[in-house]
Amino acid sequence: MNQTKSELSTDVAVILVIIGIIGGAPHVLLVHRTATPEQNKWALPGGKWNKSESLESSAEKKLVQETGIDTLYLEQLFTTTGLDDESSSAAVAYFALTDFTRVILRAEEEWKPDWFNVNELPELAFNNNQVIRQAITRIAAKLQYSNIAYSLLPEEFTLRQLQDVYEALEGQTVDRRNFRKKMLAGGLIEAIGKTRRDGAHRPAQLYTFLQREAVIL
Amino acid sequence: MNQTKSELSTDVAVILVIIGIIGGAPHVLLVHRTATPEQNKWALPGGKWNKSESLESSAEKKLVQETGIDTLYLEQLFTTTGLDDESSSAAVAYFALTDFTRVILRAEEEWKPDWFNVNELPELAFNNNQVIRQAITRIAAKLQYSNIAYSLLPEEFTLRQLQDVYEALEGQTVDRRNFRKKMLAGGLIEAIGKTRRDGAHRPAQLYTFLQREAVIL
DNA sequence: CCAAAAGTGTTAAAGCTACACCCATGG
DNA sequence: CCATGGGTGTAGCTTTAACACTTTTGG
Repeated sequence: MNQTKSELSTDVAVILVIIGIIGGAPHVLLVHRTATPEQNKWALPGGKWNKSESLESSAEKKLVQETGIDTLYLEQLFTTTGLDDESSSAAVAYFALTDFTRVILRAEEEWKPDWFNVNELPELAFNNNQVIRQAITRIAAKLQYSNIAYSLLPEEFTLRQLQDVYEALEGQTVDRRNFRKKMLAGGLIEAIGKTRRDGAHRPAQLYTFLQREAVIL
Repeated sequence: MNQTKSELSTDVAVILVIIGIIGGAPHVLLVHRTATPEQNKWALPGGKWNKSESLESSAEKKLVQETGIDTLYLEQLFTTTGLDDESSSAAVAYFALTDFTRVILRAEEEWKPDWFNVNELPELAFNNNQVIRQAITRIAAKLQYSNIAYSLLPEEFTLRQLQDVYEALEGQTVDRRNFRKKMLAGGLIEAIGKTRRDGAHRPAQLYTFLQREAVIL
């Protein structure tokens, strides 16, 4: 079920960059390889493309397997060759954006999954470090002109949580007042009139995205 | 050598969206299919992926075959399945930007190539109409924050020619003075001090791109 | 009453849009 | 001298960036 067992080497694989924001830092879901090649390294989850279905639905199925959720934002990133140094396989990479609090990791010891901070990655199998870097770059760019952040947050969230998502992916802080103005002006989110208490300070308003499907501005 | 002959149906194909600006309108290079499926329809040029090389270099080789030029801007677009309705093949689409005056079309009658205005396309084989539309959308977006237009123009060009490229791909006209200011401020092009006479009016300055490699702003 | 994060408005700078007249050439 | 496209500058508007104080809560 996982990436590039050797009998797949002449075939097409689907690999997933599953991103979630944990503690204000973007994290990626990796699995621990128990098979050669690249045994004992961490790698992006993936699997053989099942030719009886589309690439997209192969990716979706794998995503559900790994996260337990099926209503995530999923987008094709690119297709590479030379994933496996010596072999002649092609891998179609997708990225998915998750609210990590809803993700239920598979509990198995074989191909055990775990979250890793994308800014502190070990050396991964194949070219996976590079695939992840490109995914983050694409996501950060797309945040600026779409509502895809909806997929990284729970249904109700504070403006602070939303800002944390943007800052984590852009890798830099932004002014709180300007951020708030831009988001509200953008017309993608609205206050729902509830507040959330969270410690010894003023409670925060809760917001939702008007649409929980991709909107490109 | 061309797209999706039936023996390729379980395999990976590379297809090319080769774009050139002709008479102020974006054109795409198509080939006339002489084989089933979709016999006698026009289609994007392409071929089987040769597994002994990377996808990128397969695409480059095909591009040289079709255009005679190898120093073009070439970028992966996406990978689709269901190109061929019934089959289980994947096709990796690339787009290339050409100065059509340098392109030398293959002269063969089999799979005869020709340029088509992308705004007046007939119904093409497979999902090719849609692939072309997405290529144009991507290119128009990328013109705004890169120098890829260098690949659509000869080495020396007038600002009018450059503007024609932008207008053709955006599908709308822009103010001549503002366009000039933005381009010169962008620092991607420079005047070479020569002019070109071209009819009963003042001669135009010639410009070049400072770099003839992709620069993303 | 203290600490902590939420909430809010204004000003300056930069960038974008709209717009009209003169210039060099060929016929 | 006329027609054609090349070349240039400015003013208003919109967008972005910078910046500090008050509010509500828990302890």
